[in-house]
Amino acid sequence: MVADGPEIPAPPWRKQRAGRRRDASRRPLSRELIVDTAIGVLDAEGMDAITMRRIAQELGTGPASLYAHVANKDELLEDVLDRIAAEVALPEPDPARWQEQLKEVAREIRAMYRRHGDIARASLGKIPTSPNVLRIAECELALMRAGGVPPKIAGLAVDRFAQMIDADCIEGTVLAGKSPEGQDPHEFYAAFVPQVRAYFEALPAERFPNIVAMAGELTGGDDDDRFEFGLDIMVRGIASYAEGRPPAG
Amino acid sequence: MVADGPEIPAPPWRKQRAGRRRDASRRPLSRELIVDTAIGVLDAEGMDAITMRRIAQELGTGPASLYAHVANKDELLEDVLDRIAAEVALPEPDPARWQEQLKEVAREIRAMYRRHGDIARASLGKIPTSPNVLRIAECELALMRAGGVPPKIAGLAVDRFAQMIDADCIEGTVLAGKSPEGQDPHEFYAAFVPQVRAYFEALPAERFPNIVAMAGELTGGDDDDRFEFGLDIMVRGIASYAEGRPPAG
DNA sequence: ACCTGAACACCGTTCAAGT
DNA sequence: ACCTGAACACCGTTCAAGT
Repeated sequence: MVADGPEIPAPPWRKQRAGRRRDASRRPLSRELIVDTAIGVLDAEGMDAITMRRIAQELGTGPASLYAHVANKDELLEDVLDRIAAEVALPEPDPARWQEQLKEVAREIRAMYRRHGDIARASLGKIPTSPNVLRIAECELALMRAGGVPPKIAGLAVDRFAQMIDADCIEGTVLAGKSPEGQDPHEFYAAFVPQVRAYFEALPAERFPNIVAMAGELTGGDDDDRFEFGLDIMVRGIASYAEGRPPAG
Repeated sequence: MVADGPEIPAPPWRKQRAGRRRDASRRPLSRELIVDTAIGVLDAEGMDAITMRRIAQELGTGPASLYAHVANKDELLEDVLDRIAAEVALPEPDPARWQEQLKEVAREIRAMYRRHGDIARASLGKIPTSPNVLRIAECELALMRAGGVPPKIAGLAVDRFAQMIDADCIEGTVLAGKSPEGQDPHEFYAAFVPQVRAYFEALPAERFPNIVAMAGELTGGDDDDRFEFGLDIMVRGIASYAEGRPPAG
């Protein structure tokens, strides 16, 4: 803390350097602080609001200053991902419940992504190398090994599993991102689905017999239902390779 | 065709309007032509090169001119997706082979995306409503219904299926996008994987026993292997719900 | 060593004005 | 009706210069 008396205005002829001189009482710039700020912006306004310029502004400086601490935006996003990955609670493996436990982990990750804007977009396709993300992969591998899933299958499955969760969370934000300014995305979505259903039902039945007949099923579930279904068929598929147990049914 | 003699230069004092007057001999602007041009740019340089400005430039005009024919960039991308979706060859359903046929369709879609840059990014999360995309969904539904998959399951599966293919294709381009200027992305990737493997192997074994032990499996398959595996467990999961047949094994 | 202003080379979209 | 120039409000990143 610095003792600060009432501020004396700078002489007006000493032109003001755009007024964005960093307040000396603030924490000095650091990678930590930049990541903190990015997460703050992310939580409040979503991933599109994470720009180098915006974060710099939040810190009372210009975008160029950030580059002394992070190589580029990609690296910053990686740090953000690692930091929030630490929030994911992981179970102690119980071989009898490995399939349910695997689903629990997936739900935890999804909930974490949902708390933090749409940052999943920055995860898809990245090879995990940061500690907190690896910690999650380690747990998934342990669960599958406990369940008798062969190493080769488990190795592939952990990749596909992460991809599925990323994709689901991205998908969840695409439509939300289209909802008009200020309107609740959930409401917007709820109002949109019946229109899609009506559209499917009105399609020419000769060309699209199944879509017309199954318009209800195609537009039925909400996003949680779809996620659970995807999780379910994936875990069933993985379980069908587990040694010494019948395929889940 | 217009008869065109040798061009007479405009008087230099009649200042040149930036020299980008549209050549009158070209096809007039239209939604068709804009989509054509976008696909050309996409195929040659990838999705990041699809910008309103770039397409306009390709057509010898300014970006504002495009807005007379497409509402915005999103709508343009939707048109691009519909156009290329027409390239996907679809099988006649054979109930005995429905699982393999479903996989074939997935492979066709993936091959189509790979021919066209990384446009899959524009598909993830979008509800399909355009005819050529619906045509694919219709076929998938027909295959699953032929295989005895209950309507509710098939309705959810068609959504998850598309999501998985989109995600796989996006993933495939993320790493490629990181390969340094000019270098072959495939080579770059091939050189990168052993480094990741070495990194996994060098991790502290107390904290990451499974990652260390399975470093080989985790970095083993190429992108085709991973895609086929994801397809396999997904179809197995779907098949486990088919009526009147045992889960695939 | 750390930070900064200014610039570079871009974006999507709007809008008044032209033909 | 169709097209355009110019502008608006942005991007990520670099670099010479300051402290």
